[in-house]
Amino acid sequence: MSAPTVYDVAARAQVSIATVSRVYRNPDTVRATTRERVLAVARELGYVPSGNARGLASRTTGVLGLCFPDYADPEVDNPGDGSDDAADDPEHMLYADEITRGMERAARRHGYALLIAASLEGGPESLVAKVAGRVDGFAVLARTVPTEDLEIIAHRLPIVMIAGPREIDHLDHLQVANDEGEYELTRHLIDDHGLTRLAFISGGEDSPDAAARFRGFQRALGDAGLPVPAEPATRGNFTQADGRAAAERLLDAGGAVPQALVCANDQMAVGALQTLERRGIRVPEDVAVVGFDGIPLGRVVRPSLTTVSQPMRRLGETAVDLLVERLRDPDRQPRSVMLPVNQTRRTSCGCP
Amino acid sequence: MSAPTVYDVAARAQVSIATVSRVYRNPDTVRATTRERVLAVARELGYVPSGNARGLASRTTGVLGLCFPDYADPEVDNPGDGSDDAADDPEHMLYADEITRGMERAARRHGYALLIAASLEGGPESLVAKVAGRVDGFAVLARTVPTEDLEIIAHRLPIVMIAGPREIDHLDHLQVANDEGEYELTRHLIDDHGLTRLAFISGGEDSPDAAARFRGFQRALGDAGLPVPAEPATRGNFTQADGRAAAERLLDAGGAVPQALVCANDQMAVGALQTLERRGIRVPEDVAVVGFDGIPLGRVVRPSLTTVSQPMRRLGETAVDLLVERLRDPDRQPRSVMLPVNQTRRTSCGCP
DNA sequence: GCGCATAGTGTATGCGCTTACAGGGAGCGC
DNA sequence: GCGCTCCCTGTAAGCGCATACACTATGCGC
Repeated sequence: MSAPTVYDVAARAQVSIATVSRVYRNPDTVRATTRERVLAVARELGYVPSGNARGLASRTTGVLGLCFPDYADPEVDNPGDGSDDAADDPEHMLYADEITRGMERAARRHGYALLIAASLEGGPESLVAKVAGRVDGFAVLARTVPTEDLEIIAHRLPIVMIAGPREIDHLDHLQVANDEGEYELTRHLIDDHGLTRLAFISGGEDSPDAAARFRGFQRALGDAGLPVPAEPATRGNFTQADGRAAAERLLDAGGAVPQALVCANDQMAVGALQTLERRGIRVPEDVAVVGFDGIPLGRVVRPSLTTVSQPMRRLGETAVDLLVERLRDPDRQPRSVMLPVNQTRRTSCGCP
Repeated sequence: MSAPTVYDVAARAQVSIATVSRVYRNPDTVRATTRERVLAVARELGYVPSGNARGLASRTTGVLGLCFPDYADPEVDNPGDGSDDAADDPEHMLYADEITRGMERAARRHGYALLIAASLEGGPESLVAKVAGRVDGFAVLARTVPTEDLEIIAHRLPIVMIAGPREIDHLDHLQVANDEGEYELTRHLIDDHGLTRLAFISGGEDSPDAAARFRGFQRALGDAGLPVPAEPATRGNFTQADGRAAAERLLDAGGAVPQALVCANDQMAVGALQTLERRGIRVPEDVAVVGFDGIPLGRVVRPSLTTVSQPMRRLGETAVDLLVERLRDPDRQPRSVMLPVNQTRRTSCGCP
């Protein structure tokens, strides 16, 4: 029951394989009656062109790849508890989903399909290589592929890095205005709400995004004439649980409780809200809390979360655009695009 | 700058192309020193094996495909408003995401990558064909591919249908216990909370899932000796907005207000909660509200939503398992798997 | 009637890899 | 020393399609 090929169809339809191929590639160059005959046979036989053969012959796959981090399989899904833990998943899950969706959509618009691959280890037979060999272009979420491998792959196909540092400067690069966004948000707290004791809850040390956001935070304090901390008040790893813990630490640290908790992402901000509620501290009356990302969750929590919204889906779309551009013009100068972010003012900062 | 091939590597490393190939496919069959030499050259040249050529020669791609509906591009993303509308997206977005994630993970475990393609039209050069030609197996979310095309593709590779009706009975089929789940939930409202006037807010007419859930609802009423409605009280299209509107209609319909709104999915249930809150109707004191799906959102809304949790991620994982099974044993009998669902009792039904 | 363009089709080659199969050399028992 | 493995490597034949090129049949102007 091996799948039928052009040869089978050609024989059955009494034409050459070239004609069969043309029916699919350039229907106009085949006489209408012939075309119909071929298509009829193809249907009858259940013929589906082999993407591999096509790709090999035409040197293009029509597929774009996306590589994002694997949020370390916490545990095998617990069917008992349903998806009740989903809200506790790291930011990246939601984040990566949005990007995937944006890419998928944009790719389709351009006639491409999307091949996704979470986290891949190195080695000759790694998924990277497997995936890289089957796509026309590749989008990589910061830090998911070793720089060394990237260098190799970049020889072969266009790559665009999303977020993270620009590790390799001859690649296209895409990021959001982390610094700017956090700056604006912080100024809002200072200028519009008159707050002066702000604490920054950062992400992991190796997160360039968190670092950029902290810089924006610092800059805002500096520009407002407030003392500028050299380090974040504390750190977490982007999860709600980390946010809860971070808030605990800050409250227990002694000294004056901050007037505002500026969190490196929304998940941690939501965690902080939980801690504050548990301790009977009112938000925003006693302490303001703000996040970063603009995940849907921030909209439904109480108080609703003031944050900086990232255009996550556009990130994916722009990545595709960059890839397509480069596929059309391989010698184009590498581009570095920064997408603007958006202030989303809800109630957790003190706005009505 | 055309990409290097086995030939380039072979020449440079003074071996035959067969040896280069073996270094990647069966490293053990190549002498260690030779292997290192080849790998060094490969690195130096930036060699990445062509997936197409590989696939063509070995007749397998190492890729599984997933096809889900395209939630009709509502509007181009409004960068101004950030992702604040995300919560209003149709259920399917979240749903498909979870399945994607489950499949991605399971696929990776089995050594496959995932090719995703939303909604595809027919025609010889459609995305279906493009995608179908490059995967080893294919999971299809109900109703996304015309049955006719499915028949053709099924000739060539394993297909598993997820949710929806079993259109083609020689395909593997996967669904959740919609009927059962809704039955249990409804009995809970009746037996444990003593409610007797229940209204069902259904999904689109063409949704087999919504239909199955309604059947469960009917059956529960019947078994409890209550009058059984022939039709749902009203319908929506699975979005929050639809849920709000549906609740409005029910409240404005005159006659006795129902004691419980049983919604075909969580998004609509959340919408209903919003309407009730706006009108000052207390949940669950005045009216109970329950959903179906178990999306994270239901956990954070107030009151938190009682629902039936689907094992969405497991759906994806099981789909992969079925595909892998069938790839191993093409002649296996078609299987139809029904995954159990889970009652998630929170506060919107009246539980403490 | 001839040359010539045009439309439609066939022939033949190559895309880059996998994988039987066929060697050649080394080690081993006898 | 011979034959026999075993290990390693090379040779060569595809895998299924796209496509340049060659070819035939037609229609046209002259």
